[in-house]
Amino acid sequence: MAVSSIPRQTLMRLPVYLAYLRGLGAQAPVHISSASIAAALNLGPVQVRKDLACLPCTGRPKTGYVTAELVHALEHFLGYDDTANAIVVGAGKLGRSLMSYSGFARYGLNILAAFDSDPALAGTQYDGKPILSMDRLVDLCGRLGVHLGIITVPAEAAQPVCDLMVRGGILAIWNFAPTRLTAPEDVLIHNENMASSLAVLSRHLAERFKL
Amino acid sequence: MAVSSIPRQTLMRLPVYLAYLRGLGAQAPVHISSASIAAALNLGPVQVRKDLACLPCTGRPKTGYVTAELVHALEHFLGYDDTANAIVVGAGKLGRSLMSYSGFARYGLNILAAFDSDPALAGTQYDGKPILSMDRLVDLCGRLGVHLGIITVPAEAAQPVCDLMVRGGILAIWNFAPTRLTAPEDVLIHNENMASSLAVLSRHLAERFKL
DNA sequence: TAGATTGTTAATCGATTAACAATC
DNA sequence: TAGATTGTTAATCGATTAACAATC
Repeated sequence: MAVSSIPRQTLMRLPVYLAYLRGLGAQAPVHISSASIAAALNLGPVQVRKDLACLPCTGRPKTGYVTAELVHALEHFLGYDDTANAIVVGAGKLGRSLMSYSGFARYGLNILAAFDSDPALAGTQYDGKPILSMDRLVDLCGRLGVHLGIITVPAEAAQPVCDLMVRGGILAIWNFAPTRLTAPEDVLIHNENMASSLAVLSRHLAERFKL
Repeated sequence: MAVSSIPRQTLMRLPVYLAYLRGLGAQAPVHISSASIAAALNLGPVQVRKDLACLPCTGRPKTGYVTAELVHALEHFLGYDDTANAIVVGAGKLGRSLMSYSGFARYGLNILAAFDSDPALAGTQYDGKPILSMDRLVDLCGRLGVHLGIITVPAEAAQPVCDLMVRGGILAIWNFAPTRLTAPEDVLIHNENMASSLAVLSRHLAERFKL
């Protein structure tokens, strides 16, 4: 259970460190200190060290971390070096934009197929990936051992889709629909709630103009 | 300053309450208790009451909250009853899917136009909205008083876009590019970091299979 | 050795939850 | 009145930050 003790906040910052280190490209120094990472990302150096402490890769006093080691450790820890297959349900605009987002490859994510309840879409392809009819979801996930599902359907349709995914053996759901979903305890639901993000932004604006 | 003392977490839950209440539709009871909202959304009743306490709308012992009042108070508080104009920079797939997401209207968000550095796109339209060349950004934002900017360009291009937005008077930035941006203190940057979300999901799967 | 930087323990901060008095 | 439900004060929990000893 040691693995699961990593705080969610830490987990969410690890890809940020990785993106920063990768972004240094050719100019990346051989060694890098927590202080310099922290400065670049607007974080505290202690926080960076504490976050990185969950990796096998350890830093050395006076020199810092070996940049390349850190990158590899982060990639491995985040599972970027072996690919997880996923399915998308809802082949609307958002669904299709996720299907064709090439950046996911760098994150170890491969979208196998999409599903849509629209009979006009079922049987077609998008960006070389099949769009299938909903009744094939459970079977396909089971057979191919897909454990990650992405929901990009309207709010009303999301819960039935979630239920179907659970039946198909999906264990983690990335939910872009603006509703809370109910699923068994062991199925992780991560809500990508645009409305919540927007609330933070528009409140900031409202405050600015109320002053 | 009382206004700004609302915790971010609370702020992010308010749209969830609203979506739930709206979703009840015709079956919505006249009165609703914190306990029933909490049960539906998998939260604690005390948390719901504390969150709702930031609204002018107050509940009554024994009966709960007047549902309609709550909905209106949330809509007003979140600014859904007057529209904020926004611009999108980066008319790629994600940018276009945001441009044409009709759901934003319900959130009081109106995307006026997109900007793209690709000369082939500049001057065209998408979903009835103009795609303009980057050199018109500062002027347009200034003239129309646009204060909200959405960034959907690749990581490398994001910081220059951010700088341009700041010059144009943008005060809140919704950043979908996988980088951290640097901007003046008074400009709020909200990162919609897909990689962070993905990390939470794939770690959950990794743990499941390590057991 | 002296100085820089790590990793860790203790203190602080903020958010959630529990307890409970107020009230309809 | 008695019972349900609110709003608030105090306790708990978890994450961030400060302090500092270890070490290269």
